[in-house]
Amino acid sequence: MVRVRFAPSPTGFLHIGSARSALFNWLFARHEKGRFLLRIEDTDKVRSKSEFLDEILASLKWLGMDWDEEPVYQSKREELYKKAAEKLIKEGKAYKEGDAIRFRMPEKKIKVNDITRGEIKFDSEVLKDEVLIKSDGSPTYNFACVIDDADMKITHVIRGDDHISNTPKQIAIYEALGYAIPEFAHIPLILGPDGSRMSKRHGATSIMEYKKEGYLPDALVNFLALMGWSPGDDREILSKEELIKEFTLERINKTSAAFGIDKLNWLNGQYIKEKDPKALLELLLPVLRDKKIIGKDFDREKLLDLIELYKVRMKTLADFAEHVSVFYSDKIDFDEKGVKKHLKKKGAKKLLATWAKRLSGLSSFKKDILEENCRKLADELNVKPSGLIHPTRVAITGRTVGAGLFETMEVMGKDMVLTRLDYTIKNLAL
RNA sequence: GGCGCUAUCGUCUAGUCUGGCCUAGGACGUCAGCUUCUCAAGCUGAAGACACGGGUUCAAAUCCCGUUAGCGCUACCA
Repeated sequence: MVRVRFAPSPTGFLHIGSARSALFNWLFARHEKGRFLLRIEDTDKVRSKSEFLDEILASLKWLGMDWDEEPVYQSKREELYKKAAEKLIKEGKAYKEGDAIRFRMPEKKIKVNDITRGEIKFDSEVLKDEVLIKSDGSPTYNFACVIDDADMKITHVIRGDDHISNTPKQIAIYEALGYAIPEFAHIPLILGPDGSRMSKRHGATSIMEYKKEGYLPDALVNFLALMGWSPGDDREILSKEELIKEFTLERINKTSAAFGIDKLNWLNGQYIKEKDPKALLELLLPVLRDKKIIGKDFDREKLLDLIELYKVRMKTLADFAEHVSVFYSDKIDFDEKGVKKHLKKKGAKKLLATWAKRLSGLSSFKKDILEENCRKLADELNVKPSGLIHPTRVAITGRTVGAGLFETMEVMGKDMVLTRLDYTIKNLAL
């Protein structure tokens, strides 16, 4: 049975790159109906922090990557590594150096058979005697990795490209220990938008950061899967189920991919557009509360209407808050250019006053009725409908752009619309 | 420096293993048009790439060699 692992070290948050490594392991395990395991590489006692571990685990859960079996903690298995190292000393394959133990690197060429790259040869002349156990008794990465992968019966090691040079060292250790060597698949790194090494300079790199900014986990997973892998046909939007069905290691790219936010934004918009409004509402509530747009009590139906209006207009959940704040707060940010163009115009005041009067007499504030009345009034006043629509939009939302005016008015409600028109007539229109 | 990996539109990629179906396909982005009360969405269209130089071959994006560029590793970090 296929057994793979994701082995983060809790010395930082889960970022885009390591999340993609985890994803490829997870996808492969689920595709092969194998096991996806977690190993916490916390041998660096100084840099490892439990907050980081919590965040990494929360990130994996959020992305929907579930793991099988209890996570393995390297910090709890020092005895295992020590025993293995001592066995190697006894066999003359390692030696003491102070309190540390060093591996005696055999002098021979080492071949790595990589699934994504084929055969890679290394001259062991360049391979040094690696430290196995550090002076403080903890194992080094390359040693613990081998011991644990063997102990956890890992069949495929799927990890970042940056580990290619570690692989011959690890293979030498496998051989010295007499362990079966797993398959290796090295995946290309994800680069920053400019093609250079991914770094904090490039903005949000931790997964939780993307959650905060309003990206949907499925969109992020879809996007990540497409970095360095493709289904082989023209599909761009793939559900988790489809990804699992199509995922094979053979289709992983050799070339590193630059992280481009544009496509993520597009994908996220696609996922939002397809999302059930009620489900979207649940996702939006925390965002709106966080931004103090709604409190404990809120009108569920109104929110659902707003979602209907703005779901095609948002790329992230955070965008929604921007769009709808004007429906909840009387503090309107008037767009200067819009005011100048549509309100600071001779006749605007009279036009809006007539319109407001007509509206106040309406018994129904449904969008069809509103539109009918608007067009009729425009006709009577001998102006184009747009001549009435644009000033009204600026008057009630402060902006020149947004959802359809009549839908907007209906959701906003008669009182608020009239109050705002009144304010505009008195203070802004000429 | 040494060792290793990689090289297709601005970006993500298909095609490379198994040479001909590739005057290189799709997506994002950009631009234009349609639609329209604006924006968005949607639809239609356009521009846009085989890093360079040598081979091999009837035929090369595809195979080989070199150059260049980028990246990784070169720790008692992981």
